[in-house]
Parts: sequence; C-alpha cells; structure tokens
Amino acid sequence: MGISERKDREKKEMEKLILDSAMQLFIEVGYKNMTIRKLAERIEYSPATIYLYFKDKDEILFTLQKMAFEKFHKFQLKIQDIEDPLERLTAHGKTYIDFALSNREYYELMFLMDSPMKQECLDDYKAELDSYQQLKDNIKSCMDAGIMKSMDLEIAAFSMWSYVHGIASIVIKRGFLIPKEVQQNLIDGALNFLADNYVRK
Amino acid sequence: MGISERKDREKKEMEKLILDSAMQLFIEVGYKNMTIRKLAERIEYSPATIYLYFKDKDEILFTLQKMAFEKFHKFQLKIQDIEDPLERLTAHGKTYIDFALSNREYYELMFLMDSPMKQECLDDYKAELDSYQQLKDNIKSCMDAGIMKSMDLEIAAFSMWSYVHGIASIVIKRGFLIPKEVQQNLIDGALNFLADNYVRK
Amino acid sequence: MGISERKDREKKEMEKLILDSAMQLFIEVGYKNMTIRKLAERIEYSPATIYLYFKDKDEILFTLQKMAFEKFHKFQLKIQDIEDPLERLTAHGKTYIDFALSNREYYELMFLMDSPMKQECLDDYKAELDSYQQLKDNIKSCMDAGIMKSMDLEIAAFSMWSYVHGIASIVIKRGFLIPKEVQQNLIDGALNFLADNYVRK
Amino acid sequence: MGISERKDREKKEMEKLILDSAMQLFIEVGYKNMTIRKLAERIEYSPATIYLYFKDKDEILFTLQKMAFEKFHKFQLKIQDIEDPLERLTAHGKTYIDFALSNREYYELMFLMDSPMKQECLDDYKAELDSYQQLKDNIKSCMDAGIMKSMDLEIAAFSMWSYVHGIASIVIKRGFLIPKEVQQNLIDGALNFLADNYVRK
DNA sequence: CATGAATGAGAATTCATTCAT
DNA sequence: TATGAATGAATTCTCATTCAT
Repeated sequence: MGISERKDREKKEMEKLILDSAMQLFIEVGYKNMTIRKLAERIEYSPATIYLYFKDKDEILFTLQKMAFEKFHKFQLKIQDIEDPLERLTAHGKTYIDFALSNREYYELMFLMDSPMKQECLDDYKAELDSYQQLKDNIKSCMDAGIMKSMDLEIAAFSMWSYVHGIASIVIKRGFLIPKEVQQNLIDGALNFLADNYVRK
Repeated sequence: MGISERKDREKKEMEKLILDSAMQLFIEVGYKNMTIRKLAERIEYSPATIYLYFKDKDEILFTLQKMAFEKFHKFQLKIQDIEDPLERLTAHGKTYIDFALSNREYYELMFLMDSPMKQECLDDYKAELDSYQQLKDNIKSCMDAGIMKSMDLEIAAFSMWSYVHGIASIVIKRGFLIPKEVQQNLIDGALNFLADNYVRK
Repeated sequence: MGISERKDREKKEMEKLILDSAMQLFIEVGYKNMTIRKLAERIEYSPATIYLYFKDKDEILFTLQKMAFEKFHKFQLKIQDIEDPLERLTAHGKTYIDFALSNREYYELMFLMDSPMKQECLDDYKAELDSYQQLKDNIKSCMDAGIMKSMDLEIAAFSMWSYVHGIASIVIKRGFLIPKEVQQNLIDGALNFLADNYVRK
Repeated sequence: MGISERKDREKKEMEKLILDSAMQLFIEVGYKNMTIRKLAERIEYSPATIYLYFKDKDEILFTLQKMAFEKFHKFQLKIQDIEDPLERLTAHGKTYIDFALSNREYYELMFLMDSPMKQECLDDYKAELDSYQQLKDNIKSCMDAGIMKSMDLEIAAFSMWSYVHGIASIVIKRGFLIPKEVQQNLIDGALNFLADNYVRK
C-alpha cells in the first residue's frame, strides 16, 4: 500500500520534473530547439529515460499545452466572484492579459505555437471552451444588465478575445518594439479604450 | 563602368531570385521545413551558391521579413486616397486584415515568428514605422474631424493595432478552432464592433 | 521434496509460457521485430523477468529452434505407418513440404535463419539427425524393395532433402514471385517430377 | 569535357567503393548488422556522405541485389555456347550452384534474404526472369531432342530450379552441418542424381 | 562566379540488458 | 520470484555550412 503509493508519487514527481524542465528549456531556447537530448541533459537522466514517461516529444509538448489550458482556466475563474457585471468583464480582460504576460510560454503554447496541435487533440481544447463560455457569460451579464448594448454574442466574444489576444501577443512576440517603460501604460490604456467603448453611454 | 553596373544588376537579380524562391518555399512548406537545400534545388543552383549572396539562413529570413514589411506598407497605402477620415480609418483596419489573411506567411514573418527579428536589426524596420505612422495619422484625422473622441494617440493606435492583429493572428494560428463557414462573419462582425465603438455617438 | 517439485513444475510452466509466446510473436511480427519488450508485454510480465528464465534473447531463439526440430520430427513420424516403401517415401516428401508451408516460421528457424544455430550447439540437433535418419531409412527401404535403383545412400538422402527444401524455401521466401493460383499446382507437379524419377522404370 | 568525364568517373568509383564495402560488410556481419555507420567507418567517410550517393540504406541493398541478379545472369549465359542440349542443361545446373557457392552473399541477396524486396522493386527481377527463361529454353531443347521426356515446362523448370536452389541454400545456410570434406562429393552426387533422372532411359 | 563533395553536429527513437529493491 | 527504473549503445537520417577547385 504505502509502497505503491510512494511509487506513484515518484512517478508523478518524475513526470513533473520532465515537464517543468521541458517548459523551462522551451522558454529558453524556443520550440524547435527544445530537443530530447537537451532535456535529458538538463534533468541529468539519459534520453531513453524520458521515453519511459512520455511516448514521444509531441506528447510532452501536448501535455504542456494541456496543462497550460488548465492553468489558464483556473486563473481566469478567480474573477468570477466579482458581483458587478461590468467590473467582472473588465477584470476578465485584465486577467487574461495578466495571465498571458506572466506565463508567456504557456500562452505561446496555447495560442501562438504551430505544433503539436494535431487534429486528434482538438477535444482537449475543452478547458479552453469552458473559458470561452465564461467570457460569453460575462458579456451576456453585461448585456442583460443593460450596461452593454445588445448584439450577437458570438461576435462580441470573438471581438473581445481578439482584442486581448492582440494586446498579449504583440507584447509577447514584438514587445521589443515598444520601450519597456511605456508598455504597461499602453496596455492599461488599451484596456480602457475597450471598456470605454463597450459601455453603453 | 558599364561592366560593374551589369555585375551589380546581375547580383541584384540573383538575390531577388533567391528571395522570391525562398518566400515561395516558405509559404509552401512552412518555416521549419524551408531548408537551404530545397531552396537551392528550387532555383537550380547549388546550396553553396546561396552562401555567396547571403551570409546564412537567418539573413535570408531577415531580408524576407524586411520585404514583407515593405509589401505590407505598399498594400496599406492604397487606402490613403479615401477622402473621408472615418471611411479611411475603417478601410485601414479592413485592409490590414485583408493583407494578413491573404499573405499569411508574410504576416507570420512580420508579427508572429520568433526567428530573425533580432534586436540588433531594429532600425531596419522603417517600413513598419511608416505604416504605424499612417495608422496614427488616420486616427488623428478622425479625431480632428470630431468623428472620434480625443485621446492619447499612442494608446489609440496601439489599441487599434492590437485589435486587428488579434483578429488576424487568431484566424491564422487557431483558425481551425472556428468553423470555416462562420469565420468571415465573425471577422466582419468584429470590425463593425470596433467601428461602432470608436465612432462618437 | 513436494515443494521443490512444485517449484520445478512452475519453472517449467513459465519457460513454456515464454517460449510459446515468443514463437507466437515471432510468427506474427517476424524475427527482427520480435523484441523482449513485446514478449514481456504479451506474457504480462516485466522484461526483467524473462531474464530469470533465459540468459538472453539468443537463448530463447535457440530453444525455439530446438522445439521446432522436435515438432518437425514428430510431424514427420506420422507417415512411418505407411507400409508400402514407395508410398512412404512419397509421403515423406509431401509431408515435409506440408510441414514447412504450414509452419513457415518454424521452418525458417530450422533451415533458413542465420541466427542462433551456432556451431557450438550442434550436438543439440538430435531431433534433426533422427529425422534425417528416417529419410535415409525410407530411401533404403525403397532400394531394398527394388523400387529405387541402388546408389549411395548419403547422396540420395541429400538429393531428396535438397529437392524438398528447395521447393519449400522458394515458396516461403520468394513465393511472391509465383502467382498464388499456380503455386499448389507447381508444388504438386514438382513432387511428381521427383517421384517419376526415383522410381525404377 | 575531360573534367565532367573525370567527375563522372569519380562518382562511379565512389558508388562502387560504397557498394563493394557494403557487400563485404554484409558478408562479414550479416544483413541486420550491416549499418550505415559501420559502412561509413569502413570506407573512412562520414555517414552523411553515404547519403550523397544513396537515398537510404534500402537503396544500397536494393542496388546490390540488382547487381547480384545481373552478375548471376551474365554468369549463367556462359554455358549457352554448349551445343549438346543435355550437356547444356547439365552445365546449367552445375553453373547455378557454382555461382551460388562462390558468391554466397549475392545469392542470399537474391533468393534468401527478406529485405529489401519491396513490391515496387518487383520489376527489377527482370534479369532473373531472363535467367528463368534460359532455363526453360534449355529444358525445352532437351525435350525437343527427345533426350528428356515431355512434360509441362513450367513444372519442369520449377522442379529443377527448386532442386539446385535446395542444394545451394542448404550448403550456404546449413553447410556447417555437413563435413567440409564430403560437401563437394554430395553436391556432385546430387547433380548426377538429378541428371540420371531427367534423362530418358 | 559557381559548385561538388564532404562533414560535424545533432535529430528522434529503440533495444537488450542490468540492478537495487 | 519479480520488477520498475534506468541506461549505454545503437539505429537511420537531416541539415547548415565549408572549402578546394
């Protein structure tokens, strides 16, 4: 009993070690340069060992991606306590960007990277769908409360997602074009710009 | 003199041949599959020859990126004839997305891809700066005409760029999440959503 | 004593399990694809366990080969009841091919495969020698009965073995060169061709 | 002119070096142990170099196989000068075995080895078909001359091929079971055994 | 100017085998 | 007895790059 539990725990720990190191490496050298060999060296195990825990390289990346979505979803849920619909929606956008910028590589994995995103994995976008539904709910609350003008919910959600995704991805991918000292100001300003607009005047 | 001019011209032509073929290949097979060898085969020269014109693979990609910005800039200029500031600004956004979606690889090169866009090369992004200035001009025209409420120009430009970039990059990178048949509707809707907002009511 | 007997029996059973599964696997996936891991999976034990019963992969293959010879020998014995020497010899050849074609992997193990049949193990080929003796006996009976002309027995045996082995191995290894629908006809015809010949006319 | 010819020759020489060494290695270590690395080491080039001359490992093996068939075919043709049909047919069988035993690995490649014999390569069995036709012609000549009794040509050819193939492959694959000093005697005897038989008495 | 030839470095992956427990 | 964990040593193959000619 105790033994099998310990084994289980150790296995989990090893998986975590691999995933964490993969993520780290991935952050440091980018997707196409994250190799099994480097990963093995990093964790001080042989390359073959990694294959005991993950079928292949894609599975590692895919698992990271899944974790990213889950982490993101959890992160996003935090703002659902906010009572006021408008405040909640505003917080939604702000939190989205917060997550993206403080978990850049996770964000890349979720929305920017090509691989490993295979057809077969589409159903694992479930967590993402939940998050997207949350956005729609929050928008709907604002509309219902008469704070935001009525419109097609799908379009509103896509619009707002595009907006925050645009902000996040520009900062992540081309942030070096924007002087560090004005970045925060621009982000905040952009969020206000949006808020100013969807609020019914 | 005539000789050295001819040589110059020939060199330019060869560079163009390489770059055009690289772009083509890049579009066809994607970034990580665009190899020097395939490129050489395509232009019917040896791999070694390519190194007579470009220092390394990165330089090719970097040059392509520069070309992409120039093409983009030219594309964007087309809407400057429009007299009405509001129409012009609206067209600006629409054209941006048009360009991105009908030149996906160019767009990736410009705003999504990691690779060659190195800090050190920043000053070469003149065309991009010009485009960004164009956006600011168009926004300013709207404000001056009283069509759009006054606000910090940098913030307005960043906001609007983020918005269209968000739309374009979602479609390019995660388009498979959105059924083909609703994509156009969402894009159009999103553009309207934005327009609705920046127009003073 | 009872205990050690049971242990012995259990050990034998385990060995049998391993060998049977190895043979099965070997038939299914071919020699070079029969891996210890697949074998372990098949018997639902760990790879390491297999090494408690067999020194290495070669020993398994070698044992299988031995088993193949035994099976073959038993199979061949079935025709010894036939009284008539000529009929018996004819049946001998036919049975040989029957065995080979309905137990292709066994046959490969015995006569075609490089692997474990090492010089050093020659003395273990008792069953094979028995079978070969049986062939010689059958030939001798025919000669004694005046049905077949007298000749060097070794040569006659080698000749007839070569003949049936040739048929069997062509069909097994290059059967794809011969249309399926004529194979049986050719085999039967070839057997008759032989019979026609060794029968004194 | 002279240059391109020299280059051509050098290329051919390199290919020959690779093929010869592959064959050599193949003889020494067997099929599954003939690796690109060992081959590269043997010829004192890097593994990558080999890929400049052959697409992959299979292509090397396949080329060797093709060469084997051609060599075999040429070898077999030598006996066609013999006028007397019976002598010719007898020589045919003898030569077949001569070739097989003095070019064992070629013979393995042709008729014993599994790989690389892919569907796509079937048409390259042309040389083999020519040889087979030659056998049939020789048999037919004997029949026509009344030396051999009339019978289905396909069956006769398959029978005789089986016979010599049986002899050759037993000696090649299980020769160690037969004392060196009697091998030749057995082979000769077996050939006579066959000849005795197909000759009409 | 152009290139054929070559390669070092590295990619993902597999496997038989060992050993502490 | 059984095994989970680990690995060294291979495997095939690819690629950007160099350099003598």
